[in-house]
Amino acid sequence: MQSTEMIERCFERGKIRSESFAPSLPMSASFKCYVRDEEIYGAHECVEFVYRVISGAVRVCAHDSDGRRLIEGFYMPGDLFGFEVQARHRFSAEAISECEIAVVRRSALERAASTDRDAAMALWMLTAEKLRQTNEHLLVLGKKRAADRVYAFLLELAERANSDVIHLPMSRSDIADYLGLTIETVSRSFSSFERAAVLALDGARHVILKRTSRSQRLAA
Amino acid sequence: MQSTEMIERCFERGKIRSESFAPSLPMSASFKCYVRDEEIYGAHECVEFVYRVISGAVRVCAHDSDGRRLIEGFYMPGDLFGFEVQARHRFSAEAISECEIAVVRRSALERAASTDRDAAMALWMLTAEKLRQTNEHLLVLGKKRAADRVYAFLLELAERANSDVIHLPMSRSDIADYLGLTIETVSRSFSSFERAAVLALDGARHVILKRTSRSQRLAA
DNA sequence: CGAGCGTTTGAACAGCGTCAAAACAAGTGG
DNA sequence: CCACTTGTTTTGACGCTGTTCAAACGCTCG
Repeated sequence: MQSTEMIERCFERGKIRSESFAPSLPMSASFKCYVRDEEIYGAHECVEFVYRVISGAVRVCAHDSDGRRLIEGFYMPGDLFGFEVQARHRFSAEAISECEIAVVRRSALERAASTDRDAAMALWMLTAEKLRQTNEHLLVLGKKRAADRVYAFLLELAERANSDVIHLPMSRSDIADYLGLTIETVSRSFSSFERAAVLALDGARHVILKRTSRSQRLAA
Repeated sequence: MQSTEMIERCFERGKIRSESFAPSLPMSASFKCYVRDEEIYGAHECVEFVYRVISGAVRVCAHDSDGRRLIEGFYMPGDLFGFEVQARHRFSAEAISECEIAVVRRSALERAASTDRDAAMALWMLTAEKLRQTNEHLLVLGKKRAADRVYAFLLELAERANSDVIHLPMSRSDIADYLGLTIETVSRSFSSFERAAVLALDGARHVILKRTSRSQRLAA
């Protein structure tokens, strides 16, 4: 069954990147700019568009019934977000920094999916890949030690950036809400990593990972 | 667009139940029985089948690199599990109690999806619904207080059972690994809920939720 | 009835959250 | 260019809460 191969290939990167799926999807997009902290869409709003980050970074987050915020994910240039099967968004999306976003009408995608089997398959795989990412996130939140979560987060970013030199577009507060911790704990983890020479900090938003045998133990 | 209505309808229940999707999926299944703690499939094995619980209960779990176990979900009668887009399982599945499972060949589903658009849509929605559930799980793990997680877990079970009288097929250890806690903390949460009259325990595995204004505060 | 596992409970400890203050960075206006 | 402002990050001290280790209890099933 050759579709399996195609699927495998799309998953190699381990990212939701438009390039992997573009061939079968109509990507005639318009472009919008957002300033820092501007809302791109809100929870419970109707799903009208699908978004792709061109420049900048985006966070997608939920607000708990007790007002706590949980960040579902960060989206960097090339990443798709805001795609839902349901009629309404379950999360909201905000610009972390000033950013440029490509916007595609959802109805265009659905129309394509209803006639083109490859397009339908692409949408399905988009959802499946998002599920895979969410499962990874789940594993991270399952870790009991704060330092383990923070380190897992840094590894994730390094893999996505394909580099051990990482720029963090998001604040400590964003990281904390992604990991289920407080800003103080995140900050202390960074500091203790620096003391242990697991990483070097160049300002708060630039990290250089130093992979050593000691780091490997943390990765566990 | 009438497909939207269909999607909405399928999501009403908020569960992955074969009944919601069966119309368009070929569900000619064979049946297998498993004893307590028997492995149904292992992580990294090829995905050959899709499973539906007939009786008993199943847990799907991952093992962290440091040996910690995280339970991804519990599956009760009517629930589907083991469905993946990828070629290999990322989790393993085990019988919590003696159970009967309906088994469908994956290839049969994929063949159906490649010719029948409704079947393809059904598979996609299956994945989307699983993603929705995983996001809920994420919100629970984001909660910082142990009692909040345990209570959220009980609410989830009550909703799935459609009753405030809940039978727990899984052990405290399973619950702990689902919530990222220890068995002692889970047990203590149960005890303190009982003291606070938030619930009544009839043995360790039977819970009667008592919804009061006090409970509402916990639900937050 | 007894054996064995699962559950509950207790006590001590460690880690994270909370509160508070200081250090730092970036932008603004004089 | 510097002083000032504002927001973010770091650090410190403390208390709570969850983990750990250990022991007692209670089901369940031979």
